[in-house]
Amino acid sequence: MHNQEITFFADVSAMNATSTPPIVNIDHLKQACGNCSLGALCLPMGLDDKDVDELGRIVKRNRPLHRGDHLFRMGDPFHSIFVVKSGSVKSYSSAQDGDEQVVGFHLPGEMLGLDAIDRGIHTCAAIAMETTAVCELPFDRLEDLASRLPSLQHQLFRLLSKEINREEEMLLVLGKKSAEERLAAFLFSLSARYKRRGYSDREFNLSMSRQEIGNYLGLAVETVSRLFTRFHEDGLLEAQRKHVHILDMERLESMVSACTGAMHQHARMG
Amino acid sequence: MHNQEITFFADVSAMNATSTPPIVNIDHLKQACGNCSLGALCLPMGLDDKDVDELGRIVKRNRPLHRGDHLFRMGDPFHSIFVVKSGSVKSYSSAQDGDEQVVGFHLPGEMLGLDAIDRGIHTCAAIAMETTAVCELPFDRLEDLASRLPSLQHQLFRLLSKEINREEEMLLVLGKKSAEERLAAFLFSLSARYKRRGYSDREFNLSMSRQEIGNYLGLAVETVSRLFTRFHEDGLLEAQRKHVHILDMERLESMVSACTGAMHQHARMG
DNA sequence: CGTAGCTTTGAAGATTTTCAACCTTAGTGG
DNA sequence: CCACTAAGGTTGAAAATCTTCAAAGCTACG
Repeated sequence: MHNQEITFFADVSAMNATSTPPIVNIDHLKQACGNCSLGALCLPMGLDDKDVDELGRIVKRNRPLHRGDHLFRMGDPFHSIFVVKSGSVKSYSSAQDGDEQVVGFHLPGEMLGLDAIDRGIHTCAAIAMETTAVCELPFDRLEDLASRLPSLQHQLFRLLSKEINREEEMLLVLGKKSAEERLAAFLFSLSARYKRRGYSDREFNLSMSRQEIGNYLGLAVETVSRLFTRFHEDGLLEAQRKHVHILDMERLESMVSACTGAMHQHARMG
Repeated sequence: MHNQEITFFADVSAMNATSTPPIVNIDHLKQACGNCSLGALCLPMGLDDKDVDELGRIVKRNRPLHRGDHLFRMGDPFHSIFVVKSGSVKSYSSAQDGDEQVVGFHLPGEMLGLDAIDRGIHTCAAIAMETTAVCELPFDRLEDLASRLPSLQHQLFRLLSKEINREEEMLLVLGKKSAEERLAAFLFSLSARYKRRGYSDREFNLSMSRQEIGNYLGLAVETVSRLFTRFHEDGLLEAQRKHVHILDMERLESMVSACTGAMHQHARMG
């Protein structure tokens, strides 16, 4: 818990290095947002207490999801965007011929649902990969608030733009990188995201299967499995199923050099 | 010219099938936006004349670009988003190791620069592929206006979201589709975009080289070339360098079935 | 403790890339 | 006007990468 609150600050200051310093203090934030990661929306824009309260009030807290529960499905009407509080969520889209593409994995603090704004329906499905808590931000209320708070509006534009960036980097990975580079980039990304959350960047548990990793990276399961084996043999990491221990972070990073920040993070609210 | 004005309506009505009908008439639009494709921003939201004027006033008209001119480069400070009026623009990002990835081709009416909002610097470069006219929308002024016009704000959120969708569909193409399906999807997309613009959907000139197509689709030039030859042999199309004549649209579409709307369009303003 | 699902491994096969050569076109300058 | 050149495009053959198929191992969960 505490860890999380601290992370808000870290995220926000990183995100906001060049803008105005936060005015709202951490107590207001906790009060307004609860455990939900709204740091990036609240802090960097000099909202007064009333505004923070208002933002806090529109947040819905939902009952936790279990593994396999859908947060939404393709074609569902769009009402809200979501922020992962704990656990993890996979979003995926499917084509007419049945092909499915994992579009992203969402760790705590990361946001999803932005792609549904355009058509007012969800174009991806989102499913909990483990027991997961999310908070829900009704988008119409967020828009109302944003039109009264220019800096909130700006933050929302930035979030959407950040998501575009993330996907452009992913296009580079899928379009130009070898299987080895893809998996390295993926692991490096996860590592960075866990670190940012205050967890170890060298040792963590994957919440997704080899199958899902392969799907995300445009590779066959077997290829992913072989790569884990090879990385292990090369002393890059130890991997026992879901558990990953990165042994040589520098070499991992050097394998990724190409993919600057690819996959490093989703649109985040904190 | 006239063609363009008419196309605004087509675009907007398509985009806005489920929302309120346009209030501003075409004369106001022409007056406010000139040749610039702002239909999607102006029309569907019931702006009054003053608002339309205001939106029109923030549009900058720049001198035309020549082939090879950069609209912006990676790392340039972000000030404006751009709409292609005529010609075509390629946007591409490069990784540390020098790999370049073409992120998109922008035809008239399509928008670019949205990915720069987040960090305030351009993360892609944009270069004219032929003689090209764009109009420029200073983003800070757009934000000002959006915070006073909730429906403009909403349109902007939709535009960003649409771009996210387009890229998610592209992820599916790069992650799951064969070379053949990729090229088919690309050509089908171009066809649809030309059609929408009032041009022939069966016969058009590519503004990009085989190299650029290959880069965009994650394929080697030679593969693209071979595919054109194969498509030709199969009676799918006739292709002489840049000139493409699609002979069997149905079969082309069936090859694409998978990639629902992939690459079909960029964020558009009209 | 048995079964289903995920993971690993090997071998064969397919697709795509790479390398090398040649062709075509558009533009340039004599 | 023609030849030359550079850039882009095409083609073939060899090589690499990745996928597919098949089978077996492991783990977790009921």
